[in-house]
Amino acid sequence: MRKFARRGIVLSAGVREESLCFLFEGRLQGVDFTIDGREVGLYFVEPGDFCGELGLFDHGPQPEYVIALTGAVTVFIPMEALREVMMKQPGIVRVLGERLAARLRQMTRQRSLLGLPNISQRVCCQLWMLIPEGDKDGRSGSFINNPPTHMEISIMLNLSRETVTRVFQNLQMREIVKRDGASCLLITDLQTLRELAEGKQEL
Amino acid sequence: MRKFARRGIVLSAGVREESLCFLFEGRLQGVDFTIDGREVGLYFVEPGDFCGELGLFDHGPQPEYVIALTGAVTVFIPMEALREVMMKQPGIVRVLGERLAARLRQMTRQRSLLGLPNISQRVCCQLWMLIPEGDKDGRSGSFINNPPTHMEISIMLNLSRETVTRVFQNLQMREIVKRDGASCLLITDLQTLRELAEGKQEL
DNA sequence: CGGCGCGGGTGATTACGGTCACACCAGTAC
DNA sequence: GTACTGGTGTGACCGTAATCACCCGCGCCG
Repeated sequence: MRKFARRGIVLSAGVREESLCFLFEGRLQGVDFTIDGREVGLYFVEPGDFCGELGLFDHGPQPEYVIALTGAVTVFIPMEALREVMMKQPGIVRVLGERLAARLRQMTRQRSLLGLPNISQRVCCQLWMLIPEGDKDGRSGSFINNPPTHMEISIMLNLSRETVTRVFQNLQMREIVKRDGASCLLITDLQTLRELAEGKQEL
Repeated sequence: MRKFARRGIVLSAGVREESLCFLFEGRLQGVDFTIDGREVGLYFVEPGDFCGELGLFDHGPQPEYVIALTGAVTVFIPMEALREVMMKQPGIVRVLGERLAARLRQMTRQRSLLGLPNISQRVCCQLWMLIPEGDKDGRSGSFINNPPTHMEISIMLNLSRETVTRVFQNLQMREIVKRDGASCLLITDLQTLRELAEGKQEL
């Protein structure tokens, strides 16, 4: 069990991590860097998920950094032990395989996002993906706890921080979202957000 | 065993493909579509690789289309049979796991590419990744057989077709690459291409 | 043969997002 | 109190890649 402060480095790229990181609380972000040093956001990790599992399968080094976006509580599980269990318990292999598959699907979706020519739509889609699954079809609003900063969103979407800020300004003016202190983002108009994400409405 | 013509649809998104596609000859491309119908290129599949293996792990539908960029020779392996073998032969699981991991690494690299602000560098990187592994450190030139069209490259890189064309014009003027008929692209100056890809030189 | 479609090549125009330069505010450290 | 930092808000400016509108050449097919 290990705790991380905001901005803490959970996994480092390039090193052969010999354990898998299971997230209990908080939010993590997988980030890579371009050749010229720009940050690139790859995925978010939510509680209940884990990361750093690639080495389990191919014994390769961790390909990207994983950083704590908020304070985070994790459990590190040594790979060696896990590999042994994998041999004996086919159920474990299945779970890990599903996990890997899920990550691939997630990255595919994220990649599609980048194809959107409309910037606001991109931001709204990303926002939509951050909303708890259970709230999405609800009538009432929802909220995102400890939301990513504009910067963190911008690197996910290949945008500049300022552009993300401007989109958020729009969303707040139209009372679709609302800040509740620094650590919570209220989604007041789920319906409209969805339509913006789907391109049925323009911002 | 199945053959596909250029532009043939190898795997369809959304359906539960009950087999895995192993590529012998040709080149395939994974493509997705944005909400507003734009094509997005996800990855290339080269001979010796396979695709459509996600369902093996999570029983979910095929997430993206796979299209033949050239005439292609493939072998389809039914998943049910494979699943049975997986149970008995742990070696198979390992190979498939490694494959999945490799795909994830590939998509991560590709995503980083999109972060590059310099357009020519992006194209050069992509070109570099298409060069046969063995040729990369060689002194002499190399070549890419049946190279992707400008269009196909552009959707991989979030660029317009015209922009890709203009970069290629530059590369040809500087005699870094050269067309050899419609079906082969000669790389005459590997060294420079590499430096362009790494950002050590400007185009 | 003509017609057609695809892949490639090219110029003019323009909208749009990046960049830079600020200012503001809430923490928090001392 | 002051100083400092990180996250956000905002305007001005500018470069660049998308878009549109063409053209060309080639292979294919009836």
